[in-house]
Amino acid sequence: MAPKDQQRAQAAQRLKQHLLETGLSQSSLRQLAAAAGISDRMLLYYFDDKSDALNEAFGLIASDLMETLNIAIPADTRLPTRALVAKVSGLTLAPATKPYFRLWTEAIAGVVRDPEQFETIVKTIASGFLGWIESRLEGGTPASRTADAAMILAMIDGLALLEICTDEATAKLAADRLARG
Amino acid sequence: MAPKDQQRAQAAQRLKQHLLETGLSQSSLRQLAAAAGISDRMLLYYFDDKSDALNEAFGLIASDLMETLNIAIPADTRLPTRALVAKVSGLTLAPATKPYFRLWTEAIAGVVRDPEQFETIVKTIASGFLGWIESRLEGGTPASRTADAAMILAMIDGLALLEICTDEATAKLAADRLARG
DNA sequence: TCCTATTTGTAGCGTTCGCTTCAAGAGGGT
DNA sequence: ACCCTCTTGAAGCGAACGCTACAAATAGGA
Repeated sequence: MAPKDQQRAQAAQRLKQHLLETGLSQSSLRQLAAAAGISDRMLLYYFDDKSDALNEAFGLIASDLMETLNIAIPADTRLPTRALVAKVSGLTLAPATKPYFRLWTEAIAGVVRDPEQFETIVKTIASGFLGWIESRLEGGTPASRTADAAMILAMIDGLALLEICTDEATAKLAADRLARG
Repeated sequence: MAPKDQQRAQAAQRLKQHLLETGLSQSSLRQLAAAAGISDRMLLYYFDDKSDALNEAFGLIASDLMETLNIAIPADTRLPTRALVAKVSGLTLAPATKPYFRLWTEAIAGVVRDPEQFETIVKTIASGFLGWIESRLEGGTPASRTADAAMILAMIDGLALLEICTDEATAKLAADRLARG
């Protein structure tokens, strides 16, 4: 059993890389298998079905991103709303994290297109984000922190979308403007 | 020629309705044709190809939305940034306009998945939005209004995404928080 | 009336999709 | 040696994809 699980884990890692590089555009079974360096037959041997494989990969992606966020803003940090906005809006457009947010927006649109595939994973990751943001906020009441966290997540997502539908410069403009408060 | 153009226009109207109701999930040639009440063969008679049909429908959708925005905030209105944020963030979640913004987010994600199909139309609509927002802003320098417009578009898009990846209540929370400044 | 061009239906092309079937290795326990 | 489970490849299933070939209708001008 161990070798199978190990191969599964390795395949998932490669799928993660593939998704970050190409988004959801090259994610047919055969394309995913090729990206993982195995045959489609083996992909379905390691995973129940395509959905299982994608879920596993998205799980890895979410933990990766969380880890990055935790390094940028450690668990014991508490920032006022405006300062947190400034920090995370910078992360949204940073080269290292941009692929994550780009894929994130694709996944959210996936909820509309194919809820069965994306709804669970997206809502899970979103509530993780919200909790994380809330935990880094200082001051205010618990309710106001919840509202602030929702607002900040909207800002992050909005910046990621803006960068796709306009260009990097415009997104940068918006990010700076948000950071200024 | 007139009858053909007329049929084409009617088909485009029905495609618009269909896209607003179902998003991009039911947009194969055959599904689009069924939604327009014609055969796929006729759809390709009225339009060059699937892409042509979608472009036409998205054009109608964009004008519709612009018209709605113009009614909500007429051309001679000038608002300070914060007031404009409050107005448009309300529109994003209003039942009448929500389908438009939902489809808008799907189209933006479409740029990543299939640039050939979506990039042109999305960038065109986005720059229309930016110009519209900028034209309703009062005060500041032209450059500051450009930055404010980019920020506001990011907020709108972010709210639309937030409503998909969490729930209506959370999005409402974020919208109110944004409106409060 | 005939001829030609436009409009429409039927059928199907070649491809890709997710997934399955079948059977042949490979390896270990008895 | 035997068998039994795990692993892997080759082939292909039925469905859906965008799109096209062909031919029957229909209509308008000469």
